[in-house]
Amino acid sequence: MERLDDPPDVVIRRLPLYARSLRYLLDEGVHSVSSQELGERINVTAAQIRKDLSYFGEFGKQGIGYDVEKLLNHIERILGLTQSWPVVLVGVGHLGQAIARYDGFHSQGLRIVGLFDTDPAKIGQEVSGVQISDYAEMPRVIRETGTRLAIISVPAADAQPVADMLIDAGVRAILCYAPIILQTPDHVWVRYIDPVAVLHSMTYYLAREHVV
Amino acid sequence: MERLDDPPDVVIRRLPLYARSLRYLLDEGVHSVSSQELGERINVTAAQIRKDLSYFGEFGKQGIGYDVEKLLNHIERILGLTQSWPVVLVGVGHLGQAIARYDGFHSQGLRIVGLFDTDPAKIGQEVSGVQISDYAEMPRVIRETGTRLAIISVPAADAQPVADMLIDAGVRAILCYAPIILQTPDHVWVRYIDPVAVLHSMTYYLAREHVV
DNA sequence: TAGATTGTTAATCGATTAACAATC
DNA sequence: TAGATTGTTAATCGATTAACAATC
Repeated sequence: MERLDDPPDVVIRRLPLYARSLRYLLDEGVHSVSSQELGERINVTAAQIRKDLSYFGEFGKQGIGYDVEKLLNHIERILGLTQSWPVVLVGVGHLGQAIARYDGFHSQGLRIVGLFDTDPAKIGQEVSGVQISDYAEMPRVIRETGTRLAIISVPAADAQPVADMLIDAGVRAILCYAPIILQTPDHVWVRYIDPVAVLHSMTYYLAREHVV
Repeated sequence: MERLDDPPDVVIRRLPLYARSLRYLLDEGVHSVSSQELGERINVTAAQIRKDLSYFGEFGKQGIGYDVEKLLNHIERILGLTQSWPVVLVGVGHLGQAIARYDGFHSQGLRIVGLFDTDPAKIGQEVSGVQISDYAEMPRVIRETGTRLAIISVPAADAQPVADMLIDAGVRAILCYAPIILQTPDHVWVRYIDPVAVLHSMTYYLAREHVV
């Protein structure tokens, strides 16, 4: 019995966590896992995992659970991770460099094909084997590489015009580290990484706690 | 008429975004804003903003809207941002250094009081005016400064033991950059920053799009 | 006063959980 | 076979939105 509703975005956001946990299990030499066991590792209920997976098919065996490698392969195929995705990164400050250098990026189907900055002192330098270029090169690089995924790590004031340029050049999904909400057309996916906002939401609870 | 239900966590997570938007408005010299206008800036409905704020009191005027400075002050008080929060950071690699150096941290009520690493080559060095210390110093620094907030930017394999040490020493809230779900007691707040997972959730949609 | 916008209630929408027949 | 665990449905829970009286 297949159910093929459009999976909600919350489900899509959890799939990468399932995939990662399965990768760890595979590394540990575990071959089979139940929704219960997987759930305990990532603090999600067993029912939720089964429900989430049911949007995409039937991957388990009653009485047994899931074959770790098979389920991982299924999820990676669902997420489009059987191919490697070219990514451009705009803003090569401390943070941008840390991202470009991060191994977890390269090892997980993400391939940085362009680094861009406005600082003339940075242009021409290499980070992780990729040369830093001027913004003027962005459209060409994006088109030539067919890149649809971009990371913005420029100061807040520059983020909107940078996003506009990227979208103009063909980018369809943006991960934005700048502390600002981008205005973008409907066909572009935008997600934010906002550590300060996250910390500020935790200070709410700390401020209310009994101080020890 | 006051309603004093416990505000849901989703609401608490949005408050920092409202606060930030109000700070930008204040900088722009805007004195008054409606829920409609504020909502357009951050892609949230006007009704949601009014509902969210209603958990904490009545801050607007019918027919007028909200006084930007007053509302900002209210939200900062709610979030506990009238005080500065000491934070320790564990793992001073490229990412940890970028975080420690980030101005948006210091300017927003977050004060790094300790940097920790295991690398003997790093211990003793300074980043942003704070010395890097060995893990052995963690409990002392956390206790002496009364720190309850920590950032983990160590490799995945080290994150759980680091979290255990931090919690033992009195930390109550953790922002974790390591790609692993931490197992922690109920009284500790944990949030994750996981760019690879976020990008992987976007490749899902890109893989399904008509390629241009 | 007339127009605008709040704060709040009720309606709607959507996501999570519980429960269980199917079946390995 | 007996025990375990899936996939799915229905029930529950919670969050968002619409609507409007109150009122600046």
